Amino acid sequence: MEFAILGFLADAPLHGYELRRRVAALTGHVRPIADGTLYPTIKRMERAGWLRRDVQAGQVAAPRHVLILSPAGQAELLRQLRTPDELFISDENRWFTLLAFLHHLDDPVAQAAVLRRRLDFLTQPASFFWDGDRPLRADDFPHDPFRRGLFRIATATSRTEIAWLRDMLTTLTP
Amino acid sequence: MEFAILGFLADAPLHGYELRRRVAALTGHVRPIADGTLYPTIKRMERAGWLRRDVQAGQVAAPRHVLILSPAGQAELLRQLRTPDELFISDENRWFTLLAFLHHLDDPVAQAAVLRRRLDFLTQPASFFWDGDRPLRADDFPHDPFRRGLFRIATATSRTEIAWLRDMLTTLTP
DNA sequence: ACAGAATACCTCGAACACGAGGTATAGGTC
DNA sequence: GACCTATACCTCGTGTTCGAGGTATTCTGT
Repeated sequence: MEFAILGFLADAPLHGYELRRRVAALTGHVRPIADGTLYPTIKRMERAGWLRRDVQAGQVAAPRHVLILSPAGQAELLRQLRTPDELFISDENRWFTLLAFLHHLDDPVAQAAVLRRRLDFLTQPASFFWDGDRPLRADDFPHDPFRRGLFRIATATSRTEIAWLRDMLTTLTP
Repeated sequence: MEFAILGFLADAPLHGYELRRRVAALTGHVRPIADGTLYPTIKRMERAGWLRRDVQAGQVAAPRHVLILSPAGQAELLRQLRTPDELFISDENRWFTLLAFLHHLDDPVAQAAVLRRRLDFLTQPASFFWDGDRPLRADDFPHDPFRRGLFRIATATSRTEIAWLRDMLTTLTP
């Protein structure tokens, strides 16, 4: 959430209402974002010195608080892009958010390092289901078409992403 | 979380520690599950009458509390499978959890209805980025290979899943 | 005989997100 | 002139999760 705000404000200054629409489209296409989450978060980030606000007479209605990223906020975004928490690597929703703003990290080597972390995660042996220490695969569920579908979708996704990641890595680090 | 516990216990009675491993593999492959989440949740579900526990001398170490789904718990699982919250349709992680246990809903028509909700969601026009009312596509970011990758991966995933869903729907409702 | 690791369960405070409520302004409709 | 809708911001109580801590038991290696 915080991260998405940093990213969108790095693209351009925005007022809260517009920010909410953009964050909702990116992460909340999946999980709509509540006012009660957005505005307290903005305040918290303001207190942390990551952004300042510029109150303008409303174009359409009530006065807008245009939010502008401060140098400290910019630095925080770059820090998070350079050394993301493990959750940003493993959770697809967060990873997508990270990808959306990775271009702000203006350093191909650092960008490649992040992509490599994701590639390592995806190529690790993993399964949704285990029988003790044995990972179960689609064939272990001959009578459950839904779990078989689960495997099919997950495999297709990760194959596509792995191919893209390898592609990008050779482009970024020739 | 609660839902995953209901699902795994419908598969078989389990003690908390084993439950934690299974839940972690399914949802936490992405987001590891904390003890501080699991055990209070179990207690809550026990108070709600969804499960009872059967304390056994530990096979390996400390005594195990084997958790057994009650008829009320079984009913709650079926209710959630039949009429899942919108979040379980739109959020991929939750959707995957739902799929993992959809076979417990022993009614092809109800199963098909759930799959159709997901299909409707996936085929709705959506985008990660907007310029006002115009959805942006990969070609709108010629200089941002990461956002282009985002689109590429998302498109591939949703294509695979849509194909699978259509497949399943014709099988379930001939 | 003892240390350490793995198993197994639990509590509590802090952080965060949600949802339901509220305020206010401007433009359009009846 | 009254009302509705969209815009724009805000608060507060509730619930869920995390993380850091704690307790106890059994097996393994030395």
